[in-house]
Amino acid sequence: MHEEFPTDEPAVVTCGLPYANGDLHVGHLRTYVSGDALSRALARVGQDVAFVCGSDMHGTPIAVNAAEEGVDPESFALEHHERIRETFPQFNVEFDNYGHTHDGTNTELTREFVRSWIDGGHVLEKEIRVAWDAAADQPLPDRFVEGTCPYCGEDARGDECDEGCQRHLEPGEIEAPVSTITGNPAEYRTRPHKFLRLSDFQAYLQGFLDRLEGTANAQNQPREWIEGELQDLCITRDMDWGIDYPGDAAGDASDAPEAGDSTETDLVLYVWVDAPIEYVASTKQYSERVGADEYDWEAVWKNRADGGEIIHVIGHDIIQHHTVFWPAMLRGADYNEPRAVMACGFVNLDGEAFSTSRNRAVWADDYVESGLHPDLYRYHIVTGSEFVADVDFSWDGLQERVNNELVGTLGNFCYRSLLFAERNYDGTPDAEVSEEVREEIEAAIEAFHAAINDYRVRGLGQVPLELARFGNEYIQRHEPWKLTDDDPEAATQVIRDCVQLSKALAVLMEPVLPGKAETLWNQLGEPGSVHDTRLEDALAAPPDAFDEPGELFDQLDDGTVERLDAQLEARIEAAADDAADDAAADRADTETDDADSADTAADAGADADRTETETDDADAADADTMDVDPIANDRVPFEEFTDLDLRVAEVLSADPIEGADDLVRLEVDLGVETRQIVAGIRQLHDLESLPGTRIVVVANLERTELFGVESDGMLLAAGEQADLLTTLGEAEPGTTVQ
RNA sequence: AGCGGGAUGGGAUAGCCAGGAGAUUCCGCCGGGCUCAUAACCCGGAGACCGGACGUUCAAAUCGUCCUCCCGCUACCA
Repeated sequence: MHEEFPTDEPAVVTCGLPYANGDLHVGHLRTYVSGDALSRALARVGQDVAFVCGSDMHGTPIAVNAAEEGVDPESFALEHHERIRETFPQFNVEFDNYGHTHDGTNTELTREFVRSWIDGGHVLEKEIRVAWDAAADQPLPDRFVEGTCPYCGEDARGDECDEGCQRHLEPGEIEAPVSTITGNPAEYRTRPHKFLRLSDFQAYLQGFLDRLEGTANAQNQPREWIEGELQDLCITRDMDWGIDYPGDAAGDASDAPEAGDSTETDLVLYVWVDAPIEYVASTKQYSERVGADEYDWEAVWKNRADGGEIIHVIGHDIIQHHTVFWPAMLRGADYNEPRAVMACGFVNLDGEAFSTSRNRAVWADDYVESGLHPDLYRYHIVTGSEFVADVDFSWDGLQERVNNELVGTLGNFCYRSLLFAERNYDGTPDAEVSEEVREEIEAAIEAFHAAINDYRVRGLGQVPLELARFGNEYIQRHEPWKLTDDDPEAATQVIRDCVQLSKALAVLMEPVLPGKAETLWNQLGEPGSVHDTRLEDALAAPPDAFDEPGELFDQLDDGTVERLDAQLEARIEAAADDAADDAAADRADTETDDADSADTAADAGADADRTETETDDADAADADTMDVDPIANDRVPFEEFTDLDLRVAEVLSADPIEGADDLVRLEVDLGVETRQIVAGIRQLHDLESLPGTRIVVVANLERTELFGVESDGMLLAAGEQADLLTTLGEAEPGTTVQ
């Protein structure tokens, strides 16, 4: 489908936008280092390429955190933006442009996108229920509300179920909502919002995924999302931090006169709208800085006929946004589609997940302060595993890779070669490169090309190591130190080959080890910059003379590793102590605070405890069935109980819902009327035997729709097996349960 | 429940898409060599019947089916 790199069209490599809400850790950096390496590699093979990114400045977490600190969101985000921006060079991650989503370029471009969607008829308005803080009299978009995930029951915040199933939550979905502003239970109010009609792009997206390159997970994972009818994406939020929805500014005179302080009634765009557009905006800024002759952003993004090569490098947690929402957004605005999405796995810390809340993390600053060269981290993280797989970071692991591979193999070969050459020949000995070595270098170049075209950044790091391995073998096999006296000509040949191999290594290692490549390049006495080389330069003759080289890599000694480990341990423990204190405080809070969240907090605590401390009890009880949940501490007033309208009902029919695994559509007789109720009991009951059964239902539960079927009420059942509540006597359908 | 990914010598990994001499690399273990090199480098050896079971094939770690276990994802709330 696509031609191989390098192509005639310009390319752009982007990385997922860091959120301007905190610092980067070595897990985040995997994406940026990988993107940087890929972009450098593309340049080495002669591809015209830009590497861009920017900070994600909007969204409710920033608004929430800024409010907590008592500063305005803009300066809050800008401060983090600067910190993040300054972090990248410390890891040799060099963006051609690094902007942010709040700048003029992105704001303008985002509005253009949205206007295109409006013009194209892809935007519709719907009235939806949004969480509302009655006390503060304001809407509660996304992270301004916390509650329970409607899908998995875990604690969730805002637009995602961060603790549980990780689902994207649309506004209004979260249950038992609580305002993060006042801590009060939130209510729901109906508000008008704008939606992007994703279903318009259903067929297009199917084809898009067939064409998409990159990693397999990015291509396969979205398949099921686009199989069913795509839900409309709510693209607006009730808040004032963000980019204003452009429709209002243009037309609705009724809304706000221009004065500006209309506060909470303003609609801004959902953060996931303007965030990816920053990819375009940042490219545009780069283009404007260097001139369109040098790099033309429109050729990449806009010219559909022979568009450029758009490559997104992301973490696999945001595949959905990049393979469904984003291509639809681009398509709707008549922009080019991505050629490739590369989604990497997570970085674990000593085998366990990072936890920023528990401070179980190695922050970018920690690494910088360790004094270790950034290229060591780069090599470790890029070659530590296949891109799609998770990779482990530990100081031990780093030490092993560094000492064995970078010091022992790569550094040692270059050092012994150049040192020998300098001592005996004052530089490159006078001879032609042997056929064997030339072929070896050519094979490495070939492997390098293959790695790029397969989107395997790992290969970019492996290729130079393999060539160095060959080098060590080669020099050992020929033992030039024995030949200098016996057979000077043969010695000259061998060393000439080794110097050439070193030069090839400098070129080939540049993407993953840019700093060390530069050092090696300079040791060879090369004029120019290794960052401007092409792969072919690996075969060109090095300068005749160069100075005595230094050691390319230093050993990472045990003392340093122990110190770094101890430092990490100490911090995890300190954080654990804090967390224990917090948890205790939380428990105290919830006892006196609102009843709703106390329930969930207590449950979560009980679950966690159970796995660790109550195993004995579990054994004593009927172990393979279940534990009995502790009785809830919180007493509810009788009035609250009477709010529930419980009734006896008789099942009239029970039919499975097509396409669902668990859901059953029940018709029940409530005495005064017949109701339709949906329940997830398909796997647990023989549906044919249900009609005639008397059950108990909550008759005044809010209506909802499950799998497209309306459910008007809820049946009551006990335990995992959904043992149905029924009546002992002859209570007629419709009888109130009290 | 479905989908995606994974299960390979003591540990960590490659190979599987394009099936063919009992399998890569790093660590660890045993033995040897070399001494230009950062106790680095090179060579040799022990050690896995490639999660389990069927099947396709002259031939399977590699293809197919089923199963077990792990991880991730998804619009099903009794």
